[in-house]
Amino acid sequence: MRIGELARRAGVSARALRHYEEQGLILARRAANGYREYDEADIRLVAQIRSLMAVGFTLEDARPFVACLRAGHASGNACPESVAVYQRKLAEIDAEIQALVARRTEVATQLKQACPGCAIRRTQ
Amino acid sequence: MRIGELARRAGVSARALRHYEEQGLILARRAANGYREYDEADIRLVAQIRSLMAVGFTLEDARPFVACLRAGHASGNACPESVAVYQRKLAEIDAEIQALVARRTEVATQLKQACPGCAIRRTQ
DNA sequence: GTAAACGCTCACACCAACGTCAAGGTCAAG
DNA sequence: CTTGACCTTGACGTTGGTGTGAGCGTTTAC
Repeated sequence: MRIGELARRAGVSARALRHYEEQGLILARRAANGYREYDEADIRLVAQIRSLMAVGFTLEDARPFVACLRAGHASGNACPESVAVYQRKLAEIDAEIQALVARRTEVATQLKQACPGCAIRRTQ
Repeated sequence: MRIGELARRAGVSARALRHYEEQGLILARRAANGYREYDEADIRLVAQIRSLMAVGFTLEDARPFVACLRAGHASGNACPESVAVYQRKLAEIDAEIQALVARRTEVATQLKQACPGCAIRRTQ
Protein backbone atom coordinates (compact mmCIF):
# COMPACT_ATOMS: atom_id res chain seq x y z
CA MET A 1 0.00 0.00 0.00
CA ARG A 2 1.07 3.60 -0.44
CA ILE A 3 1.52 6.29 2.16
CA GLY A 4 -2.00 7.66 1.99
CA GLU A 5 -3.60 4.32 2.68
CA LEU A 6 -1.25 3.53 5.54
CA ALA A 7 -1.93 6.97 6.99
CA ARG A 8 -5.67 6.38 6.91
CA ARG A 9 -5.49 2.86 8.25
CA ALA A 10 -3.05 3.72 11.00
CA GLY A 11 -4.73 6.97 11.92
CA VAL A 12 -1.75 9.25 11.41
CA SER A 13 -0.82 11.86 8.83
CA ALA A 14 1.32 11.12 5.82
CA ARG A 15 3.64 13.82 7.10
CA ALA A 16 4.08 11.89 10.34
CA LEU A 17 4.97 8.74 8.41
CA ARG A 18 7.60 10.60 6.43
CA HIS A 19 8.92 11.97 9.69
CA TYR A 20 9.17 8.48 11.17
CA GLU A 21 11.11 7.44 8.10
CA GLU A 22 13.46 10.41 8.47
CA GLN A 23 14.08 9.25 12.01
CA GLY A 24 14.78 5.76 10.77
CA LEU A 25 11.77 4.17 12.45
CA ILE A 26 9.63 3.09 9.51
CA LEU A 27 11.50 2.03 6.39
CA ALA A 28 9.52 1.89 3.17
CA ARG A 29 10.63 0.27 -0.03
CA ARG A 30 10.18 2.38 -3.12
CA ALA A 31 8.13 1.68 -6.22
CA ALA A 32 9.63 2.42 -9.64
CA ASN A 33 8.06 5.87 -9.63
CA GLY A 34 9.58 6.75 -6.28
CA TYR A 35 6.40 6.23 -4.25
CA ARG A 36 6.80 4.64 -0.82
CA GLU A 37 5.37 1.11 -0.56
CA TYR A 38 4.27 -0.33 2.77
CA ASP A 39 2.94 -3.71 3.83
CA GLU A 40 0.59 -4.92 6.55
CA ALA A 41 3.38 -5.28 9.11
CA ASP A 42 4.00 -1.56 8.92
CA ILE A 43 0.55 -0.91 10.34
CA ARG A 44 1.66 -2.67 13.50
CA LEU A 45 4.85 -0.62 13.65
CA VAL A 46 2.89 2.60 13.44
CA ALA A 47 0.40 1.36 16.01
CA GLN A 48 3.25 0.55 18.37
CA ILE A 49 4.75 4.01 17.94
CA ARG A 50 1.42 5.73 18.50
CA SER A 51 0.59 3.77 21.61
CA LEU A 52 3.97 4.65 23.08
CA MET A 53 3.59 8.30 22.17
CA ALA A 54 0.18 8.29 23.82
CA VAL A 55 1.90 7.67 27.14
CA GLY A 56 4.54 10.32 26.59
CA PHE A 57 7.35 8.43 24.88
CA THR A 58 9.45 10.22 22.29
CA LEU A 59 10.26 8.74 18.91
CA GLU A 60 13.73 8.04 20.24
CA ASP A 61 12.18 6.06 23.09
CA ALA A 62 10.12 4.09 20.59
CA ARG A 63 13.13 2.98 18.57
CA PRO A 64 13.87 -0.26 20.48
CA PHE A 65 10.23 -1.32 20.31
CA VAL A 66 10.12 -0.92 16.56
CA ALA A 67 13.42 -2.75 16.23
CA CYS A 68 12.00 -5.54 18.36
CA LEU A 69 8.96 -5.91 16.12
CA ARG A 70 11.09 -5.81 13.00
CA ALA A 71 13.27 -8.52 14.52
CA GLY A 72 10.25 -10.78 14.31
CA HIS A 73 9.00 -10.70 17.86
CA ALA A 74 5.28 -10.88 18.39
CA SER A 75 5.33 -7.83 20.59
CA GLY A 76 7.57 -4.79 20.70
CA ASN A 77 7.78 -5.35 24.44
CA ALA A 78 9.52 -8.68 24.05
CA CYS A 79 13.10 -7.41 24.01
CA PRO A 80 15.29 -6.42 26.94
CA GLU A 81 15.96 -3.03 25.37
CA SER A 82 12.24 -2.31 25.46
CA VAL A 83 11.99 -3.33 29.07
CA ALA A 84 14.89 -1.04 29.89
CA VAL A 85 13.10 1.86 28.24
CA TYR A 86 9.95 1.09 30.20
CA GLN A 87 11.92 1.17 33.42
CA ARG A 88 13.69 4.38 32.53
CA LYS A 89 10.45 6.08 31.52
CA LEU A 90 8.77 4.91 34.69
CA ALA A 91 11.52 6.57 36.70
CA GLU A 92 11.20 9.74 34.61
CA ILE A 93 7.46 9.84 35.12
CA ASP A 94 7.87 9.36 38.83
CA ALA A 95 10.35 12.22 38.94
CA GLU A 96 7.98 14.44 37.01
CA ILE A 97 5.11 13.59 39.29
CA GLN A 98 7.19 14.39 42.33
CA ALA A 99 8.28 17.70 40.84
CA LEU A 100 4.69 18.57 39.98
CA VAL A 101 3.44 17.67 43.43
CA ALA A 102 6.12 19.87 44.95
CA ARG A 103 5.09 22.71 42.68
CA ARG A 104 1.47 22.21 43.56
CA THR A 105 2.26 22.48 47.24
CA GLU A 106 4.22 25.65 46.64
CA VAL A 107 1.47 27.24 44.59
CA ALA A 108 -1.19 26.22 47.08
CA THR A 109 0.84 27.79 49.86
CA GLN A 110 1.13 31.03 47.95
CA LEU A 111 -2.55 31.03 47.14
CA LYS A 112 -3.45 30.48 50.77
CA GLN A 113 -1.27 33.38 51.74
CA ALA A 114 -2.67 35.62 49.03
CA CYS A 115 -6.27 34.71 49.67
CA PRO A 116 -6.85 33.06 53.05
CA GLY A 117 -10.53 32.59 52.36
CA CYS A 118 -10.00 30.80 49.07
CA ALA A 119 -10.86 27.16 49.23
CA ILE A 120 -8.07 25.01 47.85
CA ARG A 121 -9.23 21.64 46.84
CA ARG A 122 -7.90 19.28 44.31
CA THR A 123 -9.60 19.69 41.00
CA GLN A 124 -11.71 16.74 40.02
CA MET B 1 21.93 50.62 38.13
CA ARG B 2 22.62 49.21 34.70
CA ILE B 3 21.64 45.86 33.28
CA GLY B 4 24.78 44.01 34.30
CA GLU B 5 24.44 44.94 37.93
CA LEU B 6 20.77 44.05 38.07
CA ALA B 7 21.55 40.75 36.38
CA ARG B 8 24.15 39.93 39.00
CA ARG B 9 22.05 41.04 41.93
CA ALA B 10 18.93 39.29 40.74
CA GLY B 11 20.71 36.17 39.60
CA VAL B 12 19.57 36.21 36.00
CA SER B 13 21.29 36.90 32.70
CA ALA B 14 21.22 40.28 31.00
CA ARG B 15 19.67 38.50 28.06
CA ALA B 16 16.78 37.38 30.24
CA LEU B 17 16.22 40.96 31.45
CA ARG B 18 16.08 42.22 27.88
CA HIS B 19 13.61 39.46 27.12
CA TYR B 20 11.41 40.47 30.05
CA GLU B 21 11.44 43.99 28.70
CA GLU B 22 10.47 42.76 25.23
CA GLN B 23 7.55 41.01 26.86
CA GLY B 24 6.58 44.21 28.65
CA LEU B 25 7.31 42.88 32.13
CA ILE B 26 10.26 44.99 33.26
CA LEU B 27 10.38 48.52 31.92
CA ALA B 28 13.70 50.32 32.16
CA ARG B 29 14.23 54.01 31.67
CA ARG B 30 17.06 54.89 29.36
CA ALA B 31 20.15 56.93 30.09
CA ALA B 32 21.30 59.52 27.56
CA ASN B 33 23.63 56.98 25.98
CA GLY B 34 20.81 54.48 25.48
CA TYR B 35 21.78 52.26 28.40
CA ARG B 36 18.94 50.79 30.46
CA GLU B 37 18.67 52.17 33.98
CA TYR B 38 17.03 50.20 36.78
CA ASP B 39 16.27 50.94 40.42
CA GLU B 40 15.99 48.84 43.57
CA ALA B 41 12.32 48.09 43.00
CA ASP B 42 13.21 46.25 39.82
CA ILE B 43 15.12 43.68 41.84
CA ARG B 44 11.86 42.73 43.49
CA LEU B 45 10.11 42.49 40.15
CA VAL B 46 12.74 40.11 38.84
CA ALA B 47 12.65 38.09 42.04
CA GLN B 48 8.88 37.77 41.71
CA ILE B 49 9.19 36.58 38.15
CA ARG B 50 11.88 34.03 39.01
CA SER B 51 9.98 32.61 41.94
CA LEU B 52 6.94 32.13 39.74
CA MET B 53 8.98 30.56 36.97
CA ALA B 54 10.49 28.19 39.53
CA VAL B 55 7.06 26.66 40.02
CA GLY B 56 6.33 26.42 36.31
CA PHE B 57 4.64 29.72 35.52
CA THR B 58 5.24 31.30 32.13
CA LEU B 59 6.14 34.95 31.67
CA GLU B 60 2.58 35.49 30.56
CA ASP B 61 1.36 34.04 33.84
CA ALA B 62 3.70 36.34 35.72
CA ARG B 63 2.31 39.50 34.14
CA PRO B 64 -0.44 40.22 36.70
CA PHE B 65 1.99 39.75 39.58
CA VAL B 66 4.41 42.26 38.15
CA ALA B 67 1.57 44.68 37.45
CA CYS B 68 0.44 44.25 41.04
CA LEU B 69 3.86 45.10 42.40
CA ARG B 70 4.17 48.08 40.10
CA ALA B 71 0.79 49.27 41.28
CA GLY B 72 2.36 49.74 44.69
CA HIS B 73 1.21 46.63 46.48
CA ALA B 74 3.59 45.11 48.99
CA SER B 75 3.25 41.72 47.37
CA GLY B 76 2.56 40.62 43.84
CA ASN B 77 0.01 38.23 45.32
CA ALA B 78 -2.16 41.04 46.64
CA CYS B 79 -4.33 41.52 43.57
CA PRO B 80 -7.36 39.52 42.48
CA GLU B 81 -5.79 38.91 39.06
CA SER B 82 -2.87 37.19 40.75
CA VAL B 83 -5.17 35.04 42.82
CA ALA B 84 -7.01 34.06 39.67
CA VAL B 85 -3.76 32.99 38.06
CA TYR B 86 -2.86 30.93 41.11
CA GLN B 87 -6.18 29.16 40.92
CA ARG B 88 -5.88 28.53 37.22
CA LYS B 89 -2.34 27.20 37.56
CA LEU B 90 -3.38 24.99 40.44
CA ALA B 91 -6.04 23.44 38.22
CA GLU B 92 -3.53 23.02 35.41
CA ILE B 93 -1.05 21.34 37.71
CA ASP B 94 -3.73 19.02 39.03
CA ALA B 95 -4.65 18.08 35.49
CA GLU B 96 -1.03 17.41 34.62
CA ILE B 97 -0.56 15.28 37.70
CA GLN B 98 -3.62 13.25 36.86
CA ALA B 99 -2.44 12.76 33.30
CA LEU B 100 0.99 11.68 34.51
CA VAL B 101 -0.43 9.26 37.02
CA ALA B 102 -2.58 7.73 34.30
CA ARG B 103 0.47 7.39 32.08
CA ARG B 104 2.43 5.85 34.87
CA THR B 105 -0.25 3.24 35.40
CA GLU B 106 -0.28 2.46 31.71
CA VAL B 107 3.50 2.13 31.49
CA ALA B 108 3.62 0.00 34.63
CA THR B 109 1.00 -2.30 33.14
CA GLN B 110 2.99 -2.69 29.95
CA LEU B 111 6.17 -3.32 31.88
CA LYS B 112 4.49 -5.96 33.99
CA GLN B 113 3.26 -7.65 30.85
CA ALA B 114 6.65 -7.42 29.15
CA CYS B 115 8.61 -8.55 32.16
CA PRO B 116 6.48 -10.28 34.80
CA GLY B 117 9.45 -10.72 37.09
CA CYS B 118 10.43 -7.08 37.06
CA ALA B 119 9.72 -5.34 40.33
CA ILE B 120 7.76 -2.16 39.81
CA ARG B 121 8.09 0.19 42.65
CA ARG B 122 7.83 3.90 42.81
CA THR B 123 11.19 5.56 42.46
CA GLN B 124 12.35 7.25 45.62
C1' DG C 1 45.65 56.86 25.00
C1' DT C 2 44.21 52.44 25.12
C1' DA C 3 42.45 48.10 26.46
C1' DA C 4 39.09 45.71 29.19
C1' DA C 5 34.61 45.54 30.51
C1' DC C 6 30.26 46.88 29.58
C1' DG C 7 26.21 48.26 26.80
C1' DC C 8 23.32 48.37 22.43
C1' DT C 9 20.37 46.02 18.58
C1' DC C 10 19.46 42.45 15.52
C1' DA C 11 18.87 37.72 14.55
C1' DC C 12 19.81 32.75 14.32
C1' DA C 13 19.94 28.30 17.34
C1' DC C 14 17.78 25.04 20.46
C1' DC C 15 14.12 21.02 21.53
C1' DA C 16 9.96 17.67 19.36
C1' DA C 17 6.93 16.27 16.31
C1' DC C 18 5.05 17.37 13.09
C1' DG C 19 1.72 21.30 10.07
C1' DT C 20 1.74 23.59 6.07
C1' DC C 21 3.04 25.67 2.02
C1' DA C 22 5.75 25.50 -2.53
C1' DA C 23 6.67 23.53 -6.80
C1' DG C 24 6.36 19.84 -9.18
C1' DG C 25 5.91 14.54 -10.95
C1' DT C 26 2.43 10.32 -11.61
C1' DC C 27 -1.63 8.04 -12.76
C1' DA C 28 -6.55 6.59 -13.47
C1' DA C 29 -11.04 8.21 -15.01
C1' DG C 30 -13.81 10.78 -18.19
C1' DC D 1 -6.38 15.81 -23.14
C1' DT D 2 -7.48 17.36 -18.99
C1' DT D 3 -8.98 17.21 -14.30
C1' DG D 4 -8.13 15.72 -9.80
C1' DA D 5 -6.36 12.73 -6.45
C1' DC D 6 -2.25 11.13 -5.18
C1' DC D 7 2.76 11.22 -4.63
C1' DT D 8 7.72 13.48 -4.27
C1' DT D 9 11.46 16.62 -1.84
C1' DG D 10 12.57 20.76 0.60
C1' DA D 11 12.16 24.03 3.85
C1' DC D 12 10.06 27.28 7.05
C1' DG D 13 6.68 27.78 11.23
C1' DT D 14 5.10 26.38 15.75
C1' DT D 15 6.14 26.98 21.50
C1' DG D 16 9.10 29.41 25.48
C1' DG D 17 12.94 31.21 27.39
C1' DT D 18 16.75 32.15 26.74
C1' DG D 19 22.18 31.16 24.70
C1' DT D 20 25.23 32.80 21.59
C1' DG D 21 27.50 35.55 18.30
C1' DA D 22 27.99 39.50 15.11
C1' DG D 23 29.05 44.08 14.71
C1' DC D 24 29.33 48.25 16.88
C1' DG D 25 29.27 52.23 20.50
C1' DT D 26 30.49 53.62 25.70
C1' DT D 27 32.62 53.76 29.96
C1' DT D 28 36.22 53.01 33.11
C1' DA D 29 40.65 52.00 35.00
C1' DC D 30 45.41 52.49 34.40
